[in-house]
Amino acid sequence: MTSDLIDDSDTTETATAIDGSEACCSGSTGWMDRNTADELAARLSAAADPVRLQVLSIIAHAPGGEVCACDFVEPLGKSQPTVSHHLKVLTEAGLVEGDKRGRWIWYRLGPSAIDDLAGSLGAIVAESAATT
Amino acid sequence: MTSDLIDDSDTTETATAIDGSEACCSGSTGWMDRNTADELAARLSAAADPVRLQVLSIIAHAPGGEVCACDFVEPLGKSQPTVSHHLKVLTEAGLVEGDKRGRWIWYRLGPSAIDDLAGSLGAIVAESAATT
DNA sequence: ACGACTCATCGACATTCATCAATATGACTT
DNA sequence: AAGTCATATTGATGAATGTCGATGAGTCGT
Repeated sequence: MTSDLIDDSDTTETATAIDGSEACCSGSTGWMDRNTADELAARLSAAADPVRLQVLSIIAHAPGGEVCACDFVEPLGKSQPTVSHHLKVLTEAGLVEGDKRGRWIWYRLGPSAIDDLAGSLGAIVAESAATT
Repeated sequence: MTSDLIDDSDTTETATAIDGSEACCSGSTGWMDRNTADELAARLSAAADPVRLQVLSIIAHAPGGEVCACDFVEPLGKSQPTVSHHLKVLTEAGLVEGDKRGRWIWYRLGPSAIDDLAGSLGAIVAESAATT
Protein backbone atom coordinates (compact mmCIF):
# COMPACT_ATOMS: atom_id res chain seq x y z
CA MET A 1 0.00 0.00 0.00
CA THR A 2 0.95 3.64 -0.15
CA SER A 3 2.64 4.28 -3.46
CA ASP A 4 6.01 3.95 -1.68
CA LEU A 5 7.25 6.89 -3.65
CA ILE A 6 6.14 9.01 -0.75
CA ASP A 7 7.67 7.40 2.28
CA ASP A 8 6.84 9.89 4.98
CA SER A 9 6.63 7.17 7.59
CA ASP A 10 3.10 5.90 7.91
CA THR A 11 0.05 7.98 7.21
CA THR A 12 -2.85 8.89 9.51
CA GLU A 13 -0.68 11.00 11.76
CA THR A 14 -1.17 14.14 9.75
CA ALA A 15 -4.68 15.00 10.86
CA THR A 16 -4.57 17.23 13.90
CA ALA A 17 -7.12 18.32 16.42
CA ILE A 18 -9.13 15.13 16.21
CA ASP A 19 -9.69 15.20 19.96
CA GLY A 20 -11.17 18.67 19.72
CA SER A 21 -8.05 20.52 20.78
CA GLU A 22 -7.11 23.45 18.58
CA ALA A 23 -4.07 23.17 16.37
CA CYS A 24 -1.06 24.82 17.91
CA CYS A 25 -0.58 27.84 15.65
CA SER A 26 -4.12 28.45 14.48
CA GLY A 27 -2.80 27.89 10.99
CA SER A 28 -3.05 24.13 11.38
CA THR A 29 -0.06 22.10 10.38
CA GLY A 30 -1.84 19.12 8.85
CA TRP A 31 -4.82 18.67 6.61
CA MET A 32 -8.43 19.18 7.61
CA ASP A 33 -9.64 16.95 10.41
CA ARG A 34 -12.99 15.23 10.28
CA ASN A 35 -14.77 17.58 12.67
CA THR A 36 -13.81 20.64 10.67
CA ALA A 37 -14.74 18.87 7.45
CA ASP A 38 -18.14 17.93 8.85
CA GLU A 39 -18.84 21.48 9.88
CA LEU A 40 -17.75 23.01 6.58
CA ALA A 41 -19.65 20.37 4.62
CA ALA A 42 -22.80 21.17 6.58
CA ARG A 43 -22.57 24.86 5.76
CA LEU A 44 -21.77 24.14 2.12
CA SER A 45 -24.67 21.71 1.89
CA ALA A 46 -27.00 24.45 3.00
CA ALA A 47 -25.89 26.49 -0.01
CA ALA A 48 -25.59 23.59 -2.45
CA ASP A 49 -29.20 23.60 -3.58
CA PRO A 50 -30.57 25.42 -6.63
CA VAL A 51 -33.67 26.68 -4.86
CA ARG A 52 -31.71 27.96 -1.89
CA LEU A 53 -29.18 29.64 -4.16
CA GLN A 54 -32.03 31.44 -5.86
CA VAL A 55 -33.36 32.49 -2.47
CA LEU A 56 -29.99 33.99 -1.62
CA SER A 57 -29.83 35.71 -5.00
CA ILE A 58 -33.31 37.14 -4.70
CA ILE A 59 -32.48 38.62 -1.31
CA ALA A 60 -29.20 40.00 -2.60
CA HIS A 61 -30.97 41.78 -5.44
CA ALA A 62 -33.80 43.15 -3.34
CA PRO A 63 -33.76 46.88 -2.64
CA GLY A 64 -33.03 47.22 1.05
CA GLY A 65 -31.66 43.71 1.15
CA GLU A 66 -34.84 42.36 2.64
CA VAL A 67 -37.52 40.11 1.20
CA CYS A 68 -40.81 38.95 2.69
CA ALA A 69 -41.09 35.16 2.95
CA CYS A 70 -44.28 35.23 0.95
CA ASP A 71 -42.48 36.77 -2.01
CA PHE A 72 -40.39 33.66 -2.61
CA VAL A 73 -43.19 31.26 -3.43
CA GLU A 74 -44.23 32.57 -6.81
CA PRO A 75 -40.78 33.36 -8.31
CA LEU A 76 -39.38 30.01 -7.22
CA GLY A 77 -42.36 28.03 -8.43
CA LYS A 78 -42.33 25.93 -5.26
CA SER A 79 -45.04 25.32 -2.70
CA GLN A 80 -45.17 27.38 0.48
CA PRO A 81 -44.11 24.46 2.74
CA THR A 82 -41.15 23.78 0.48
CA VAL A 83 -40.05 27.40 0.58
CA SER A 84 -40.48 27.42 4.34
CA HIS A 85 -38.28 24.35 4.59
CA HIS A 86 -35.51 25.92 2.53
CA LEU A 87 -35.63 29.13 4.54
CA LYS A 88 -35.27 27.08 7.70
CA VAL A 89 -32.19 25.31 6.33
CA LEU A 90 -30.64 28.62 5.31
CA THR A 91 -31.43 30.15 8.68
CA GLU A 92 -29.93 27.27 10.66
CA ALA A 93 -26.77 27.59 8.57
CA GLY A 94 -26.64 31.29 9.36
CA LEU A 95 -26.81 32.21 5.69
CA VAL A 96 -29.99 34.24 6.20
CA GLU A 97 -31.77 35.89 9.10
CA GLY A 98 -35.48 36.44 9.55
CA ASP A 99 -37.22 39.31 11.29
CA LYS A 100 -40.82 38.75 12.25
CA ARG A 101 -42.61 42.04 11.78
CA GLY A 102 -46.30 41.80 12.32
CA ARG A 103 -47.72 39.12 10.10
CA TRP A 104 -44.71 38.81 7.83
CA ILE A 105 -41.17 37.61 8.20
CA TRP A 106 -38.49 39.58 6.41
CA TYR A 107 -35.35 37.77 5.42
CA ARG A 108 -31.94 39.28 4.84
CA LEU A 109 -28.50 37.79 4.21
CA GLY A 110 -26.61 36.73 7.30
CA PRO A 111 -23.80 39.15 8.14
CA SER A 112 -20.81 37.98 6.09
CA ALA A 113 -21.92 34.38 6.38
CA ILE A 114 -21.63 33.75 2.65
CA ASP A 115 -18.30 35.52 2.49
CA ASP A 116 -17.05 33.40 5.37
CA LEU A 117 -18.18 30.30 3.52
CA ALA A 118 -16.42 31.39 0.34
CA GLY A 119 -13.37 32.21 2.43
CA SER A 120 -13.33 28.77 4.02
CA LEU A 121 -13.37 27.24 0.56
CA GLY A 122 -10.57 29.46 -0.66
CA ALA A 123 -8.53 28.67 2.45
CA ILE A 124 -8.18 25.08 1.30
CA VAL A 125 -6.36 26.00 -1.88
CA ALA A 126 -4.53 28.80 -0.08
CA GLU A 127 -2.75 26.14 1.93
CA SER A 128 -1.70 24.65 -1.36
CA ALA A 129 0.15 27.79 -2.44
CA ALA A 130 2.07 27.70 0.83
CA THR A 131 3.05 24.06 0.38
CA THR A 132 3.81 24.31 -3.32
CA MET B 1 -50.29 37.33 -2.12
CA THR B 2 -46.99 39.13 -2.37
CA SER B 3 -46.74 41.24 0.75
CA ASP B 4 -48.13 44.18 -1.29
CA LEU B 5 -45.53 46.38 0.31
CA ILE B 6 -43.35 45.60 -2.66
CA ASP B 7 -45.50 46.28 -5.68
CA ASP B 8 -43.02 46.04 -8.51
CA SER B 9 -45.67 44.85 -10.94
CA ASP B 10 -45.97 41.08 -10.87
CA THR B 11 -43.10 38.78 -10.00
CA THR B 12 -41.53 36.03 -12.08
CA GLU B 13 -40.33 38.45 -14.68
CA THR B 14 -37.12 39.19 -12.87
CA ALA B 15 -35.29 36.01 -13.75
CA THR B 16 -33.38 36.51 -16.95
CA ALA B 17 -31.70 34.15 -19.35
CA ILE B 18 -34.17 31.35 -18.79
CA ASP B 19 -34.08 30.49 -22.48
CA GLY B 20 -30.32 30.14 -22.35
CA SER B 21 -29.53 33.55 -23.79
CA GLU B 22 -26.94 35.53 -21.89
CA ALA B 23 -28.03 38.52 -19.90
CA CYS B 24 -27.47 41.72 -21.79
CA CYS B 25 -24.61 43.30 -19.84
CA SER B 26 -22.93 40.21 -18.43
CA GLY B 27 -23.67 41.65 -15.02
CA SER B 28 -27.18 40.24 -15.07
CA THR B 29 -29.99 42.57 -14.12
CA GLY B 30 -32.18 40.13 -12.20
CA TRP B 31 -31.58 37.32 -9.76
CA MET B 32 -30.12 33.94 -10.56
CA ASP B 33 -32.09 31.88 -13.04
CA ARG B 34 -32.74 28.21 -12.51
CA ASN B 35 -30.14 26.96 -14.98
CA THR B 36 -27.37 28.94 -13.36
CA ALA B 37 -28.56 27.85 -9.93
CA ASP B 38 -28.55 24.19 -10.99
CA GLU B 39 -25.04 24.45 -12.31
CA LEU B 40 -23.67 26.24 -9.26
CA ALA B 41 -25.49 23.86 -6.92
CA ALA B 42 -23.94 20.90 -8.73
CA ARG B 43 -20.44 22.26 -8.27
CA LEU B 44 -21.10 23.15 -4.65
CA SER B 45 -22.55 19.71 -3.98
CA ALA B 46 -19.32 18.17 -5.19
CA ALA B 47 -17.50 20.09 -2.46
CA ALA B 48 -20.18 19.77 0.21
CA ASP B 49 -19.05 16.45 1.58
CA PRO B 50 -16.69 15.95 4.54
CA VAL B 51 -14.71 13.18 2.88
CA ARG B 52 -14.26 15.14 -0.33
CA LEU B 53 -13.25 18.25 1.59
CA GLN B 54 -10.58 16.20 3.30
CA VAL B 55 -9.42 14.91 -0.06
CA LEU B 56 -9.04 18.47 -1.29
CA SER B 57 -7.22 19.44 1.88
CA ILE B 58 -4.85 16.49 1.71
CA ILE B 59 -3.92 17.38 -1.86
CA ALA B 60 -3.49 21.03 -0.93
CA HIS B 61 -1.08 20.13 1.85
CA ALA B 62 0.91 17.62 -0.15
CA PRO B 63 4.42 18.66 -1.19
CA GLY B 64 4.29 19.11 -4.95
CA GLY B 65 0.52 19.41 -4.81
CA GLU B 66 0.07 15.84 -5.95
CA VAL B 67 -1.19 12.77 -4.13
CA CYS B 68 -1.43 9.18 -5.28
CA ALA B 69 -4.96 7.79 -5.16
CA CYS B 70 -3.82 4.95 -2.93
CA ASP B 71 -2.69 7.41 -0.28
CA PHE B 72 -6.23 8.56 0.46
CA VAL B 73 -7.65 5.28 1.70
CA GLU B 74 -5.85 4.98 5.01
CA PRO B 75 -6.02 8.64 6.18
CA LEU B 76 -9.68 8.90 5.31
CA GLY B 77 -10.62 5.60 6.90
CA LYS B 78 -12.85 4.75 3.95
CA SER B 79 -12.83 1.74 1.67
CA GLN B 80 -11.04 1.90 -1.69
CA PRO B 81 -14.27 1.90 -3.74
CA THR B 82 -15.63 4.73 -1.62
CA VAL B 83 -12.50 6.79 -2.15
CA SER B 84 -12.61 6.05 -5.86
CA HIS B 85 -16.20 7.24 -5.96
CA HIS B 86 -15.37 10.52 -4.27
CA LEU B 87 -12.41 11.12 -6.57
CA LYS B 88 -14.70 10.58 -9.53
CA VAL B 89 -17.20 13.13 -8.24
CA LEU B 90 -14.44 15.66 -7.62
CA THR B 91 -12.96 15.03 -11.07
CA GLU B 92 -16.29 15.43 -12.87
CA ALA B 93 -16.77 18.73 -11.04
CA GLY B 94 -13.34 19.87 -12.18
CA LEU B 95 -12.16 20.29 -8.60
CA VAL B 96 -9.34 17.79 -9.07
CA GLU B 97 -7.46 16.31 -11.98
CA GLY B 98 -5.88 12.88 -12.20
CA ASP B 99 -2.75 11.91 -14.10
CA LYS B 100 -2.30 8.23 -14.74
CA ARG B 101 1.40 7.51 -14.48
CA GLY B 102 2.18 3.86 -14.76
CA ARG B 103 0.22 1.91 -12.23
CA TRP B 104 -0.79 4.88 -10.12
CA ILE B 105 -2.99 7.91 -10.59
CA TRP B 106 -1.77 11.20 -9.19
CA TYR B 107 -4.37 13.76 -8.25
CA ARG B 108 -3.87 17.50 -8.06
CA LEU B 109 -6.26 20.41 -7.54
CA GLY B 110 -8.04 21.63 -10.65
CA PRO B 111 -6.61 24.94 -11.88
CA SER B 112 -8.46 27.65 -9.98
CA ALA B 113 -11.60 25.52 -9.83
CA ILE B 114 -12.02 25.98 -6.09
CA ASP B 115 -11.29 29.68 -6.34
CA ASP B 116 -13.89 29.98 -9.08
CA LEU B 117 -16.39 28.20 -6.86
CA ALA B 118 -15.62 30.49 -3.94
CA GLY B 119 -15.88 33.44 -6.30
CA SER B 120 -19.30 32.35 -7.56
CA LEU B 121 -20.49 32.20 -3.98
CA GLY B 122 -19.12 35.62 -3.18
CA ALA B 123 -20.68 37.04 -6.33
CA ILE B 124 -24.12 36.46 -4.86
CA VAL B 125 -23.55 38.77 -1.93
CA ALA B 126 -21.56 41.13 -4.13
CA GLU B 127 -24.77 41.86 -5.99
CA SER B 128 -26.26 42.78 -2.67
CA ALA B 129 -23.73 45.54 -2.05
CA ALA B 130 -24.60 47.01 -5.42
CA THR B 131 -28.32 46.98 -4.69
CA THR B 132 -28.04 48.12 -1.10
C1' DA C 1 -64.89 36.96 18.77
C1' DC C 2 -64.63 35.77 14.18
C1' DG C 3 -62.51 35.31 9.77
C1' DA C 4 -58.62 36.04 6.75
C1' DC C 5 -53.91 35.68 6.19
C1' DT C 6 -48.82 34.24 6.91
C1' DC C 7 -45.79 30.89 8.14
C1' DA C 8 -44.35 26.42 10.41
C1' DT C 9 -44.98 21.58 11.21
C1' DC C 10 -46.35 16.86 10.15
C1' DG C 11 -46.80 12.73 7.37
C1' DA C 12 -45.88 10.59 3.20
C1' DC C 13 -43.47 9.68 -0.91
C1' DA C 14 -39.85 9.46 -4.40
C1' DT C 15 -35.25 10.38 -5.31
C1' DT C 16 -30.55 10.85 -4.43
C1' DC C 17 -26.43 9.57 -2.10
C1' DA C 18 -22.64 7.52 0.76
C1' DT C 19 -20.93 3.24 1.72
C1' DC C 20 -19.09 -1.39 1.24
C1' DA C 21 -18.15 -6.29 -0.59
C1' DA C 22 -17.33 -8.48 -4.73
C1' DT C 23 -15.61 -8.29 -9.12
C1' DA C 24 -13.63 -6.45 -13.35
C1' DT C 25 -10.04 -3.80 -15.82
C1' DG C 26 -5.59 -2.42 -16.71
C1' DA C 27 -0.43 -2.11 -15.77
C1' DC C 28 3.85 -3.61 -14.18
C1' DT C 29 7.12 -7.52 -12.71
C1' DT C 30 9.20 -11.78 -12.98
C1' DA D 1 2.27 -16.14 -19.51
C1' DA D 2 1.29 -15.84 -14.96
C1' DG D 3 0.98 -13.23 -10.88
C1' DT D 4 0.63 -9.02 -8.30
C1' DC D 5 -0.88 -4.51 -7.59
C1' DA D 6 -3.82 -0.08 -8.32
C1' DT D 7 -8.01 1.62 -9.65
C1' DA D 8 -12.75 1.45 -11.55
C1' DT D 9 -17.28 -0.61 -11.80
C1' DT D 10 -21.29 -3.15 -10.19
C1' DG D 11 -24.95 -4.28 -7.07
C1' DA D 12 -27.05 -3.75 -2.82
C1' DT D 13 -28.42 -1.27 1.25
C1' DG D 14 -29.48 2.22 4.65
C1' DA D 15 -29.75 7.13 5.37
C1' DA D 16 -30.61 11.74 4.00
C1' DT D 17 -33.20 14.97 1.25
C1' DG D 18 -36.60 17.66 -1.68
C1' DT D 19 -41.28 17.94 -2.47
C1' DC D 20 -46.22 18.52 -1.51
C1' DG D 21 -50.99 18.25 0.75
C1' DA D 22 -53.11 18.79 5.01
C1' DT D 23 -53.06 20.85 9.22
C1' DG D 24 -51.61 23.73 13.17
C1' DA D 25 -49.98 28.12 15.37
C1' DG D 26 -49.80 33.03 15.58
C1' DT D 27 -51.30 37.82 13.88
C1' DC D 28 -54.07 41.42 12.02
C1' DG D 29 -58.52 43.75 10.73
C1' DT D 30 -63.37 44.07 11.24
